[in-house]
Amino acid sequence: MIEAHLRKLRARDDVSQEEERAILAMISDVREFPADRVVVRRRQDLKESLLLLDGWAARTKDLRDGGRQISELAFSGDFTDMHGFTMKRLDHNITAITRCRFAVAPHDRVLDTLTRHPHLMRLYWLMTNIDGSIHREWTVSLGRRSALSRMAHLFCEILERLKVAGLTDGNSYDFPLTQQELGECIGLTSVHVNRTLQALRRQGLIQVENRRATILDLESLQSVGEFDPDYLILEKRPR
Amino acid sequence: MIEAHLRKLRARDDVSQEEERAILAMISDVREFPADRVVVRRRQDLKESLLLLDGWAARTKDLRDGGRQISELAFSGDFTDMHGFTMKRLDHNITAITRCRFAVAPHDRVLDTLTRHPHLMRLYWLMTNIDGSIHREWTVSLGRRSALSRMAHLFCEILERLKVAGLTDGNSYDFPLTQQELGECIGLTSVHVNRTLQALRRQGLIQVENRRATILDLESLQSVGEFDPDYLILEKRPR
DNA sequence: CGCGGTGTTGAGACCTGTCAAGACGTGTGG
DNA sequence: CCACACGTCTTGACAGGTCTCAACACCGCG
Repeated sequence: MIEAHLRKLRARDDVSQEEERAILAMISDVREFPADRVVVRRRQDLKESLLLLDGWAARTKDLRDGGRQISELAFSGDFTDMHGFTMKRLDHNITAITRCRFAVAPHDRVLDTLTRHPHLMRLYWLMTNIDGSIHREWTVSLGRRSALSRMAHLFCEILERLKVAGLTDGNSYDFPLTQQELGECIGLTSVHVNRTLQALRRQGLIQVENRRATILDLESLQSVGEFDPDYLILEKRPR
Repeated sequence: MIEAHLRKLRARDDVSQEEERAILAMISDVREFPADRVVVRRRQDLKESLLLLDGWAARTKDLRDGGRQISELAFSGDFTDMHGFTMKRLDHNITAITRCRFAVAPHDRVLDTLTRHPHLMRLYWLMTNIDGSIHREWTVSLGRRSALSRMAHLFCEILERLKVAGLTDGNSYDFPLTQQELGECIGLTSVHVNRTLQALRRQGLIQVENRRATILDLESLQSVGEFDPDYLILEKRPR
């Protein structure tokens, strides 16, 4: 049930059998949400954190003019709002992109478990820091890169992150985002997403059809996106 | 010496006298850097974290084309690379904007102190989560807001953050960024920064001269920037 | 079969970038 | 004390990337 989650943790540090049991024991429940549903609403008081078991979710913020910005994507195995454990309220919504299943971890159990296992506390702290790292990379994309480069970068990031969770098939993966949602990630309108996608396709870098993405020329795609997986902290070390 | 730092912590939760002593005891040393110097270099192995005592610093990333993006500003009282405690290497540089003084906290001491004080560990975890929250807000700015709105938002954020640290004089504060650096924060060229700054000035919202910023009409500035301080988590609660 | 969401295409507008030149100001060396 | 150099700020003209608006195609689903 939480294999993908454990793979992500173990890509960064060892997790003992006892710690694994402790993690599992934090979970009280499993909850399901349909696509496009707000899972956790901004400002709402939190008493639990959610571990995404299945599907894609996103951190979203709505704007005055009706627009929306996605600040990070979440996949199976991601603790989507572990930061809510310390913040007690989120600054953004968590929205289900596809149908999603979440494991529920009540904060009293999290507190108890992490206090008794300081190493796990540091590991989860690390995982939220990696979210920060991803945010910084998106900042660079949005601030300084062209539409083509931003899009290439995002497809590289998704590939790398899904690989760690064991959710890729070679250089190909399920890709449920609409062009509208893709635009909400990289700060473009859906019209321009469509044209930029065609440009990547025309250059033989990537193909997206039937809700599936296939990277045809990874090296060139990484070069266009100026992608360096460094920021994903894929290195096993004592934390 | 670390008053500004304690003010920031205490804006979010109580910090006991004993915890305060423990924080102070983490510091081994004070180090100084001239303006424009890289303080911590990306990928460098870290054995300590730095608490900014004095000056402005920034998280920066360099790009292939020679450009640079700033992903967050740091002021007196900010632990600029507490996330390095779990990451062991940073994904970005920390650059001194002005001359800076840092308190040094070796990681072995941090580990020892935070293990003995789980509440402090959660508090510092919270502080890095707030950095993440700020990143997300910048993502929204860069992805969806106009140049004018982004700039207005940034000036509001700086005011709010400096207020918490006790570094403002009414709605006015020292502002050492060049227009070039300001552009590196909000994804604009220095030429366009200059014109946008003039637009804010012309509308009577803000004045920037002699390395000092004065907000003339805070309410309008917040409205133009669509600013809501919510994301700074300025709420005292048990964490 | 019709409908709503999604994807595609074209034309024109607009915001921001690029390039270039000059003004201003401050620190340094003669 | 002056001359100069360098970084920063300012302004103008023009280019170009992305947005807006609009229309239509496609498709899965009720």
